Amino acid sequence: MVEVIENIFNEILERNGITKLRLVKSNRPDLCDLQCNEVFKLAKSLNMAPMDIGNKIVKLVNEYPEFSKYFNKVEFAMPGFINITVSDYIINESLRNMDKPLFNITPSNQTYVIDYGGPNIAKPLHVGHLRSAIIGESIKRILKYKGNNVISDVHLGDYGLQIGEVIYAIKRDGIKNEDITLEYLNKAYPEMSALCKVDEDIKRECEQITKDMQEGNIEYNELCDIISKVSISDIKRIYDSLDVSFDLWDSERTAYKYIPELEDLLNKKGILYKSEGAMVIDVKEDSDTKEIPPMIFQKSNGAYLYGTTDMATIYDRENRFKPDDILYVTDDRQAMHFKQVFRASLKAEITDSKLEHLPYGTVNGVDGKPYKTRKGDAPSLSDMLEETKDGFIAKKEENKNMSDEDLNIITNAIIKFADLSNDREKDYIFDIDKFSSVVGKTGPYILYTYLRFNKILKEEGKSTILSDTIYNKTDRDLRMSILDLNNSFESAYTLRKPNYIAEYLYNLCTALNNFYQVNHVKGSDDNVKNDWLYIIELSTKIIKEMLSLLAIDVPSKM
RNA sequence: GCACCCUUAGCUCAAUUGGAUAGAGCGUUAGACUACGGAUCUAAAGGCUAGGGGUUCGACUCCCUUAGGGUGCACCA
Repeated sequence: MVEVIENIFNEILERNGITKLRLVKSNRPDLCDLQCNEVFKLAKSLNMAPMDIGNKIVKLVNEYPEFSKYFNKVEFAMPGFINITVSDYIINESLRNMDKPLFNITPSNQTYVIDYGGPNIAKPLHVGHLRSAIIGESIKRILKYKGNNVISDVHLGDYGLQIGEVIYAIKRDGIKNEDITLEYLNKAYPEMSALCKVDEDIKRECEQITKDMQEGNIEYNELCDIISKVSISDIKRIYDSLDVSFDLWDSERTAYKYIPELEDLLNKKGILYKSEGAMVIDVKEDSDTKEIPPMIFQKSNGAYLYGTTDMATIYDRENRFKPDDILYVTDDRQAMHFKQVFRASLKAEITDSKLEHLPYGTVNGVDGKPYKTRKGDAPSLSDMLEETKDGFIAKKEENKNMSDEDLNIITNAIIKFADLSNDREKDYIFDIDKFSSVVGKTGPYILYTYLRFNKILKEEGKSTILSDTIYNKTDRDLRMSILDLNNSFESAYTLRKPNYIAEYLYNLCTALNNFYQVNHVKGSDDNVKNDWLYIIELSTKIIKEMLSLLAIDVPSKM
């Protein structure tokens, strides 16, 4: 809708020799629907007073022959704004245009690889893994929704020092293969992790095991296989319950076979050199405001680090998929790591793809301090899901009778909406009370609204015709609210930030509930009822599809 | 020590990327149904946008500075 009005507005301006101006949604809905803030700039470039040029534009628009078709009111406001109220016709015409697949969102057809999840197989998933999984899943769905070819990779951490540490513990404790269980890993990894921080000798041994494993030691690789198997079945179970899925279950280990080729290539290019015993790639740039350390390709003891496997993975992805863009959804603390890997990859010319790191904030406790996993005391993801579910059941007597399927859907909605409605780059407070809340700006509010209106459609039927009439203020507000979809979706898409969709959903649901309060579909005249059923159906379709982009499903009832 | 990020209502967060009167939710207080789901809606109270300077017609937004918090700074992932 904004585009249509903007085009007509600018057509009028250009015909009169005035440069194009941008229109935006009004931040004063009490005054108008759209506003133009660029009169000041224009006035400056023409060396005129904003009032003079502004009034001139307003006059020109008002003289447009088809003015009343598109506009209701266009006026100048001091000190230099142009306020536009659009016609009912253009609102309804835009709504009719939305009634098609993708709701009129412009399709795209690029190839993306998105790397998220990234669980470490030495330890179970804890709350810290929640964000990568659900933010990544949502971004993936948003990219796909627009028509892109999207390949997702969980990219397990399965061949680094953490495995060496666990293998050390297995050997030390004399654990038999069949006794390597999830419970054992839960205990062994945190213990070893802490031990290596205080005991240099043990740490060195773990490093040696890691290196030997990487170099093909059969026993260690078999143990690694077992650890993977045990761990992955648990990881899959939790991802399944979160409705998070991947096309590829590649890992650090997968990338190992490409390291020799990569190393060869780097040597040919002459960008690999020895420094302090390690093989490194220099990634400094003149414009740096701080010292960027070189990327370590190979440790001085001969082992490889995750920078190397990440590079080898890029090398592999380029050959396999020729992606336009590779996205990484990780903790923001890894920003430096990705900067190094991206620069090194660019320097080595191993890919033509754009490389994007999409960081998210740290998971904090209620006290505002970061969750630390070193003691292994961070709550596990599955415990947290259970706790949220119990919290929801306790809200209402009737909830006890809900089907398990619906309960799981709602639990997911609670957690995902709470997380995804936050700006992903900001730190995140892990607060179980907040998660259990079902009032206000929450997943259940959206689901409730959806079900409430869906029931009207079920009882009153649907409508295929929308007239040009709007009946009252809440009705108009609702229609305007629906029309924000394109803008919100594009923000979410280009910035890779699902919170724009969450925000849109919340605003749409508020508009729907406001509408509900004063308008009664049942018992209205047929022409009015048909119009309302039309916009209600459009709204519910949008809600359902936008929720699916947040990986949230709708329950049968609640 | 150096670099980057953050600080907005009691709490959790917005503010269309420099626009008009800084908005929501929670919590608090006062209200609203003989009608489609009250897990709803209406209203009130709550702000010197951490402090101080500057740029601009116009600043939460940009620049400088002070204070407080976070993160990163080569062989962990």
